[in-house]
Amino acid sequence: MMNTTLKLLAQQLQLSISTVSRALKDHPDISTATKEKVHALANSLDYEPNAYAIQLRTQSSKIFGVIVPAISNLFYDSFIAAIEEESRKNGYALMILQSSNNTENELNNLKIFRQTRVSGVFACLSAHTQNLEVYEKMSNRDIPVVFFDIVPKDNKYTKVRMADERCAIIAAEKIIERGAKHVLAIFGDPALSISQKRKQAFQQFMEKYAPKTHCTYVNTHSSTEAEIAFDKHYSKTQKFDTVFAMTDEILIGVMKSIQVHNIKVPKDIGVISISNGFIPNLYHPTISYVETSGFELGKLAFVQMLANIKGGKTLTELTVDARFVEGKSM
Amino acid sequence: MMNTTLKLLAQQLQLSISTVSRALKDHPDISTATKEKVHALANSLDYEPNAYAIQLRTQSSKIFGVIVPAISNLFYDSFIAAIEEESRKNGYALMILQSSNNTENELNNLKIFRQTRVSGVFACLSAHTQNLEVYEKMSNRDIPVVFFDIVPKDNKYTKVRMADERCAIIAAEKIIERGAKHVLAIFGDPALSISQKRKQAFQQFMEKYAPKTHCTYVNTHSSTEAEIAFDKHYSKTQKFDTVFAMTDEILIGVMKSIQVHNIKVPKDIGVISISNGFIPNLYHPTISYVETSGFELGKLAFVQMLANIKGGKTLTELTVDARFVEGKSM
DNA sequence: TTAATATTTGCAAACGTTTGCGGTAAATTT
DNA sequence: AAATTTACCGCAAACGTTTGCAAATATTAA
Repeated sequence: MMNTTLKLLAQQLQLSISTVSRALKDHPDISTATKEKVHALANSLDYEPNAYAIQLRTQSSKIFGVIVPAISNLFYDSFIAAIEEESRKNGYALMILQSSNNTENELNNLKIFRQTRVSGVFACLSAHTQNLEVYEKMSNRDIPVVFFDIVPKDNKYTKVRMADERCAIIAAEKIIERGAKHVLAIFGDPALSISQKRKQAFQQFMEKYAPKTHCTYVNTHSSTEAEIAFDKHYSKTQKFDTVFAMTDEILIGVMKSIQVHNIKVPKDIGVISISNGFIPNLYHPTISYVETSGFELGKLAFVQMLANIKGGKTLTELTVDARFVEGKSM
Repeated sequence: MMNTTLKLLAQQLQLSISTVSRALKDHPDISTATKEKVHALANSLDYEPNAYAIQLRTQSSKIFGVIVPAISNLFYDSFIAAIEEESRKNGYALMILQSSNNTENELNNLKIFRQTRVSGVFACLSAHTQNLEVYEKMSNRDIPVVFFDIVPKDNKYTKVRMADERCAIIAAEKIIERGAKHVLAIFGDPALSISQKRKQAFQQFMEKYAPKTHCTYVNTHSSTEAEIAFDKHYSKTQKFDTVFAMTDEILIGVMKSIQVHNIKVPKDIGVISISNGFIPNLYHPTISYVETSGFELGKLAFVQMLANIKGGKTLTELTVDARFVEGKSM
């Protein structure tokens, strides 16, 4: 089937292409009579403007690029859901690529985004990306970049992230409230700044406000590692009465071990984690957690992006606040 | 910063645009000397071909569209991961839109895909989409559509899906092997064909090969409903010894109740489900399940798409087979 | 009636590529 | 030395839009 174009419409109506084009977008120059004729034919011929031609002509694409480490992730899921929703409302589409935490993929994805001339990029850095040159290249092309979650340290970038320190501190507060004597606190990959931040904030807070509480700190890279770590410390003579899991992944490992040992929560051991809520609610009793909402982060990122597009630069680091969600585990 | 284009390169090198274009893609007509010169300048000026111009000219976009009910879904996650991986390998990018199980959104998304002139669409129907006209429109535009998971009944479409009946039958087999006397089988939304298929296959198989086994069938719409249903039947005098959960969502509800009642698995009750494996492995003991791999489905869908693009039509319904993954719950 | 203004439409260039075809100069063959 | 082939390269059209400007027509004012 032949593609309907402005040209075709123009021919059939004995009008010029420009008139048809203007009629279709309600340009005041065009008379109501012709407008109606044009619209009628366009509808009956199922005219759909060619996005590429428009973009070529107008040099703007109405597409946002998104880079996430992995789509299959509870947190990024909801982040994506949020910007997808907003994008639709604003007439943008989303192009989502995953880096799989691999710097090379990340570079490749950015290349695609440059070639596609996306209107903007939402980027979450791969775990070990150091070289930010590529992102400079985006800016040189006037493609705004909003970093989220895993963000660069440099302040010249626009970034939104969770209030990592606050999360950790809220958790610490709750642990102190509970009157914990001995805490096992499990954090993620020590190379990641998110782990560092959370651990540092947690540790400082505990030392300052509950110096007598004994804390054991552990770093793990996977839920299996977390399970093993929990198990190892659990078998020791000196038992802990509270466990803190920095992420869902860690919580999963911890809960595995808790189920294996048939530990009573919260009687024997209290549990608290940082999460978006899905995993903590899988268990009985439900796990108390400090909420980090990917959804809200997405909303925030989007307004930043829009601001960036409209009003030039907005070089700020915004954080979305955390709140405690009470389960039955503490 | 000025955008580097073929024109710019041509001017600087005192060559024609066509020569530059050809040099960049190793056309045999161009001498090695000029090729080198062109490549050198292109590199130093960071030339990136304008995708829109190319697409306008060549009428092909190297972008696939994907419609899923929700990105935040363990199953679709892995499906997307698979086609994303394949797409990258084949030089395609992905545009992912979610319908949120809403027919209107679905229509809108398809419109975007048409306007973007995607090379093809992977579509999972919304739960209650009946009218397939829009998809006809895609075909009219020579945009191949590969349906996955929730697919139309009509045989004129290309579709890939899980072997739903097989899944249910494998589960039934295992239940019979276990020597179950009384089974509680929980299925999803009865309006969905996937629920119907699985239930029908399961029921038929049980009636034929284990007529003495008493089965109770329930349909639920959410994990909370599943939890309540499990709870209700558990409190009855006539206890069941095995429970079958058709989806992860249902399994979550079941496990909630099992934890609440502190039921011993598999001693008191055996558990089996259909899943991609993430949720079943959260628990101890791990849950046995019939694996439905979104990842494999994605791979399959992609080869179908490629076949569709290259060799015209392939109007078949392919299914990816299921296999039993043994946990400790049966 | 003529000039001036308002209304409606069309022309043509531009966006950055790709590609069929034709042209020139050098290399090869007769 | 003339004729033919080969190796390179450029011209120009096309893809489907948008948009500044000019042109044509209709309307109003003088």
